[in-house]
Amino acid sequence: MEFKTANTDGCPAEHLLKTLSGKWKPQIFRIAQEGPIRFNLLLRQIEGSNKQSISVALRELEEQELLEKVIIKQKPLHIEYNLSEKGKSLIPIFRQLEFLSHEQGLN
Amino acid sequence: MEFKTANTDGCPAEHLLKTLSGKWKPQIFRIAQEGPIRFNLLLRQIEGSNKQSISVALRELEEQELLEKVIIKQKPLHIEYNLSEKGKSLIPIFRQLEFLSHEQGLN
DNA sequence: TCAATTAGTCAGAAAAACATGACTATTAAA
DNA sequence: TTTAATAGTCATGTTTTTCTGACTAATTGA
Repeated sequence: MEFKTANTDGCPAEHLLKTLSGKWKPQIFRIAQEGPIRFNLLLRQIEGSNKQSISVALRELEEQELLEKVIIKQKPLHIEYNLSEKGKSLIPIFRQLEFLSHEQGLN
Repeated sequence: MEFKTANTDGCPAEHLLKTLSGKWKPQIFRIAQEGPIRFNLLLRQIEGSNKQSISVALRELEEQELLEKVIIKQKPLHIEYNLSEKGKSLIPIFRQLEFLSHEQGLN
């Protein structure tokens, strides 16, 4: 392992792009816009995914402070992840990406 | 090799994000906003890059129709790549990514 | 008590991405 | 004529990412 942080000098957009485009992150982000998300639910909702990747994605999104982990200490004690304020601030750009993707047929 | 095209169904933003975040693509895109770009110039301009990766990035950006390859058949015959209309349509979102990256300290 | 669910971790394998060095073909300058 | 530049390709190897299956530990329902 060399450096965890690549040189994104001279290109401020690069880091943010990487942040958002990690494996399953766009899907998770999209689902999180609709409400709190949970590990096992994502695993079922996102077909083709696997626990390891979901786990990594959630951890990284949390580290990046786009998601907040909440331990619900009620009856059947479980864990939720919610979009943070920082996370919410990305909704418009995410919407725009979806819009462009449609409009321009960038697929 | 299985499938070149991953399933980005159910997440329109995903494809666009991948498109923009491939190796060296943000840098290339940024430089291309300033004018025509060329293979060997990129190679020197982007430190840490290598011919193979630049080659792949240019080819893919061309396939995605964000760049247009132009063969300049003049005196010292060479090749240029220009942002296409589709490519130009992404400038605003790219700017916004740069802006957010600064504003929100998303690094 | 036994099985299931939740939310993961860990080691190892497989696949994909990336880098390196050698090579090509054309043109131009020294 | 030899050297350098342009714009790459190709084979190979290394590194990184992703997937798989086994496992854990707490709680719950039958």
